Amino acid sequence: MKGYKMGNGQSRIQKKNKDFIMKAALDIFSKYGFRGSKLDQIAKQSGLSKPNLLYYFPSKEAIHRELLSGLLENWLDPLRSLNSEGDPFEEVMGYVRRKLYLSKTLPKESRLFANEILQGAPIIKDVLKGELKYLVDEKTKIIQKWSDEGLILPIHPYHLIFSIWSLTQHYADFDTQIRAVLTNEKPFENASVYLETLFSRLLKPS
Amino acid sequence: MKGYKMGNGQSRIQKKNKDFIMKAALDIFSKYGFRGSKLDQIAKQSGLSKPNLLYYFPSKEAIHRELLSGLLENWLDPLRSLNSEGDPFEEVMGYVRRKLYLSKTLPKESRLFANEILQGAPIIKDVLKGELKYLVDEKTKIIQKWSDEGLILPIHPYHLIFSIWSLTQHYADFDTQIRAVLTNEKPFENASVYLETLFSRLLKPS
DNA sequence: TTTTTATTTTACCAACTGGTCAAAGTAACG
DNA sequence: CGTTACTTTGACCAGTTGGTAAAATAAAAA
Repeated sequence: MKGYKMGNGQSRIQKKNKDFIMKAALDIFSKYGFRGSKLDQIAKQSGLSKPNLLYYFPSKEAIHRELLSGLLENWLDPLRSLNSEGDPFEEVMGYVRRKLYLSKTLPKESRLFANEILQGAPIIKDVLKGELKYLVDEKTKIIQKWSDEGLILPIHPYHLIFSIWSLTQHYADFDTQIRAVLTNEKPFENASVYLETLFSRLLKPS
Repeated sequence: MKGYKMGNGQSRIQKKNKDFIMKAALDIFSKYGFRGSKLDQIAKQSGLSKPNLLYYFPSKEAIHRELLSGLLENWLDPLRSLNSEGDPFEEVMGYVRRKLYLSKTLPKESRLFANEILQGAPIIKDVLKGELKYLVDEKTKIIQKWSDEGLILPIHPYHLIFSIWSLTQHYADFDTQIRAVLTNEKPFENASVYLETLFSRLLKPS
């Protein structure tokens, strides 16, 4: 007999409600940051009562932590798959595309991350100094090699990474500003074309 | 007799304390956003008592508003001085330099702005859709003309502006992340060189 | 010096906040 | 059906929050 629990030990209703909560929490936290977000608001938006929220999660902080840690895997992955064996420009451009895709499909997650960084990364500082730094150190070496071998134009590899982060995330994080200026256009469509051009001119040997 | 009032109708002590408050408020608001910032915290950091704060400003919101409106002039100015009569590349690059200089010298202001945008720009949305949009519309026309005439490489002028915003502000807004990765380097020094290269390759006809 | 004006503090509020608890309600199983 | 395990609610609480009022203090003017 399976009982009413699912494989991971959660009932159907538990999974559904936890999902509601996480979705509402993402909405709120990504806008107002941790301290600016109120449990009442998250409760209301998720359609549950506040004590009911706290039946599923032990605290406000726990919800926030779970959101952030769920994010981090998604966030590091696109860089991980930059492959030293592939075509240099295509590898970098692939990273750009994956990153832009994330900003397009998960803009709230991007803003949640931005909020965390703006506050000085109190929760994920370890990951930044550890996993992220390690990953960036590794991948910049590859880029440096490509650059040295003339497979791409000479470039500061760390700042290349930063510019990829900045250019892609900007479309999610500053969405409000972009839409205030661009009233007709679809930002992400043209961003895709624009970034293709930008990185092509920046990296492709002529 | 001058009396103890200064030219602008504020006493010396009033000016000094308002300055303390604004400085402390900038510290706090730029980190935690409006809702995440507490008056007690601002009071403590400025060395005044909370009721004393509210003697100088009518409310928390008033402090925040004054900070933001003080910012906006600074923020729009660098784009204003992009001159259609000058050398195209140098004009754009001048804008990049001024913007990067702002991020370097006023990183907290940059983060305050970022926080406001992340929250959907509740306070400055009008300015974004009005003054900013007007200014961008105007300047992109100039860039488009340069592009059409072959004075710079063909480019999407709006996204060029966005990329300038994103690349320069990133060094202020994501400072924490950058310093977690770059432990030895001075980010802004190299950013300056890097952006020179980037925009040179992006815009200069070969 | 006295009077007037400006500044600061103390004590206080009502509303809100994150969180608890026990009781009531609802599913699922035997 | 009854029993058991899970879920939801309402009442509540202690600490915090933005803000007020009046008294006390300090500075300037007369």
